[in-house]
Amino acid sequence: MKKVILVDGNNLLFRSYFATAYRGVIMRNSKGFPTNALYGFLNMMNKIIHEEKPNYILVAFDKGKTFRHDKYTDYKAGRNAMPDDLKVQFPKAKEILDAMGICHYEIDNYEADDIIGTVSRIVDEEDEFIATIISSDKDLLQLISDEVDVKLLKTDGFLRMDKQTFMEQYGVEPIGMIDLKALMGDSSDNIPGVKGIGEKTAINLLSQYQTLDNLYNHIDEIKGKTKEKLQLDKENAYMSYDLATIYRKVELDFSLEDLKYTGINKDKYVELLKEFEFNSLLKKLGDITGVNLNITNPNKESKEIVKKDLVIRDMRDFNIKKEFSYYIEVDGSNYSKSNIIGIGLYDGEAGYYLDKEQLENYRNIFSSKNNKFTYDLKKSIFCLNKYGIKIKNTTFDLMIAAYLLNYTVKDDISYLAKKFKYDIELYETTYGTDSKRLIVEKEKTATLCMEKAKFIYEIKDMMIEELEKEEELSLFEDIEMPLSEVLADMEITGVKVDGDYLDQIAAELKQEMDKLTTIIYEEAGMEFNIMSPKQLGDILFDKLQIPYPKKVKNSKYSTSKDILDKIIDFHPIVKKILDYRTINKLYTNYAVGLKNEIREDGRIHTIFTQTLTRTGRLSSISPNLQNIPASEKYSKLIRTAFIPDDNSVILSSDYSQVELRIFASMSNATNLIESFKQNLDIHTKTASDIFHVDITEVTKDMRKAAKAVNFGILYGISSFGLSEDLGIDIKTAKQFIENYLNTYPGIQEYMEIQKKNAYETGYVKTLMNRKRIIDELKNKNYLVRSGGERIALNTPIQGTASDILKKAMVEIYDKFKELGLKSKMIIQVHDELVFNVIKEELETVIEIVRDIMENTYKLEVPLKVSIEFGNNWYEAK
DNA sequence: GCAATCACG
DNA sequence: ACGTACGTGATTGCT
Repeated sequence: MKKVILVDGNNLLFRSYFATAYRGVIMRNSKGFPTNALYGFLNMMNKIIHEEKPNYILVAFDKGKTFRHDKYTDYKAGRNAMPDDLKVQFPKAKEILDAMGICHYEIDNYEADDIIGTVSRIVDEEDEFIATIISSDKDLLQLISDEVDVKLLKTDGFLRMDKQTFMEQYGVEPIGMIDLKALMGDSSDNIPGVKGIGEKTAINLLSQYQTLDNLYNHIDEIKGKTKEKLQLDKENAYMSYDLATIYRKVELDFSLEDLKYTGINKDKYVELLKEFEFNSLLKKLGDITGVNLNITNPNKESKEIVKKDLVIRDMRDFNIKKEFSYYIEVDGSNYSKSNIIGIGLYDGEAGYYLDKEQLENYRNIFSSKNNKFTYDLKKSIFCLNKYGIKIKNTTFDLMIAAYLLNYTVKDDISYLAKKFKYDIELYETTYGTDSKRLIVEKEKTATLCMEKAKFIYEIKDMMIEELEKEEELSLFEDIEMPLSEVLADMEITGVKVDGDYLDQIAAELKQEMDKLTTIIYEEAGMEFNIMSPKQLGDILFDKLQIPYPKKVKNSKYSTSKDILDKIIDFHPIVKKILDYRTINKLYTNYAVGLKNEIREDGRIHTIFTQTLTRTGRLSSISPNLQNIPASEKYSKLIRTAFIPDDNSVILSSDYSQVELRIFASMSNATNLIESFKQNLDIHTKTASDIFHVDITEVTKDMRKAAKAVNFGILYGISSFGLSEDLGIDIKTAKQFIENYLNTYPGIQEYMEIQKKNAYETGYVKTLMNRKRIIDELKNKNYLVRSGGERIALNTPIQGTASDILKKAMVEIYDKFKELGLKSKMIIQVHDELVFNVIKEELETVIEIVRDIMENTYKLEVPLKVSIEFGNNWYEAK
């Protein structure tokens, strides 16, 4: 998809001028030439380029009196003439655009609006293009379509309006903006509208009658003063309609392709900045700072600067054959939505700084054969991929190494550096937060990046040694490091999601919620915030006098699901509340939440966090694709939205009962192992064993109980927990557990040994030697300690399951690559892999995935996967 | 910024 | 007698 940005140039310059002009006092250069509008304009253009990353861009300007003046002499009357101090800045603005490689256009007798309207019409008709219009003029909102949105300039930033947000606000299609103006008029353009009708009434009328024509056709249905006003000003309304209509058929002598953004002509640009004396902008470019960061000019002398103990050399002196470390700095907390600022390099002797502007000239250093070291390889692959750069031979990722060695790992390397006495300013201190970004000089960025790279380089050997000592080197080199590349590929690929479908679902859910809200207010006898646990608790347990089923803690009522389940029969409102919560979750978190995460390529690109969980599992953020509804009732609703690419299917392959199989294997519980070998339904078999009945005699309830015990065992069961889960009394629960442990001898002993080992060493390990230190075991508090014991029992199981799937992922990825398959792994959900599979490759993929997942690691029990595929994630379940 | 709630394995 | 199952992330209300 090609994106074109359409800027209302007049609008932008006007705004910039009046924003900073105070009683005629404005910013000028030393020659007295006014520059205030240019300054704002330039900053705005840079911001647009930075935020929108357009492939194509056009800035449109007004020229001459427009055809509208002919029709209506008062058009734009009442406006003051353009101040001369603004007028003279227009030609200079166009020079700046030329230097920036941005197209601009004007044509006699038309306004910028008409040019933009025409281009956006062409975009609507073309398949390849989408557009964003930038202006503060709401008039342009009429151009919004499926392919075109508008970024409205506000005093405090941008407001993006697309078709959906427009309709939410105005209740009519964007084209209805014209009808709206016809009624309410526009004082700034001196469009009269209907006298006495403002925005509120206009929106009201149109939401009922949609168009101006239809409104006047049904004029008799309207009552009172409004009717009179409408009848009186009918002519004005229609003339206003014409005036407000943007002309979309201007004869243009260029095509969309001609609008290509060609990038900056630095020399020209710098020259203009100097003329206007925009020194802060020059400084940002890095041209007049101390360090020579500018490699575009090969005639400049290479300098070497020593800063603290960091030797800095010019990029031109970089030796491509040496090992080196690199650190990529990006401009946001979520790398997948951010841009590279610059890259610090360190080769053991000196630091080098590669600014993003120069990246293009040094692509080859990342694909060279020598070993490279970094912090967050996955991020690095993702970010450089945007420039089409492939990283090869990064053999050491400090982030992963530190994670395996039980350091707390953050995105910001400086936290780790601090632990090793490297004092590097925190990212947030330098760059601020996403909501409050600070302006940073190139030199500072350069120094910080190089210091970070130096830290990586110098800590590397120690880390490797440490990994070796912990016997985690193979886990590091053979699983986590290659996995990083696999995950990067999954994140880059993303998953296709049907946004229209999600919109439709959202609308349905919204309706459902409104209905429930009415009923709940009625039942409660008053209105309140259903989502507020505090207010809800007061309504249920005080106002409605429903008995609270548990001990009241801290004089607070809990309104969690398990509490509400217990009082569901006391009052009809309870069920409605539970329903409301479920629907609300589906609406906010899934229907709306996921829709908002769809990028311009129609896909969702999650980040799989590789260095967060204490067990070795991955996590998934922005959005979380590992908690998409899977329940019988709602999985279809949401999972249908996850769709394959062309000529493909979604395929899902999941391990059945991995954790229980791993537990059986590790604890050497012979009966359990035997059941798995016989490929029996494990919960039914367990039920038959602990209730001493034949397999054919096992009831649904018995199986359910057995299943709960099986799960409970994995988590470090307690009779209380089991009784809560099953809704039975503690005594019975206790009996179940005793039966279980008697039925499967060896398990109790195994658990005791695990705990004892954990207490002695202070840590536990998975089958692949992933280590988790458990400080809780040293805690004086009994509760914290028993929590530690449960961690000691569960982590080796959950962690081993994770190890196995990670190993399988690496092997599957390699195999696909080896065979040149186009099918892609796209999601991992702890025991499940989801693929986009090209139809022709279906059989091959099924065979590979099954073989690798089942055989990559040998346990005392066989591993089993079930594979399904279909036209969306739901069908692949 | 934290607590409560609920979605997943 | 204590208070209660492992591992996550997003949203919302409230201080």
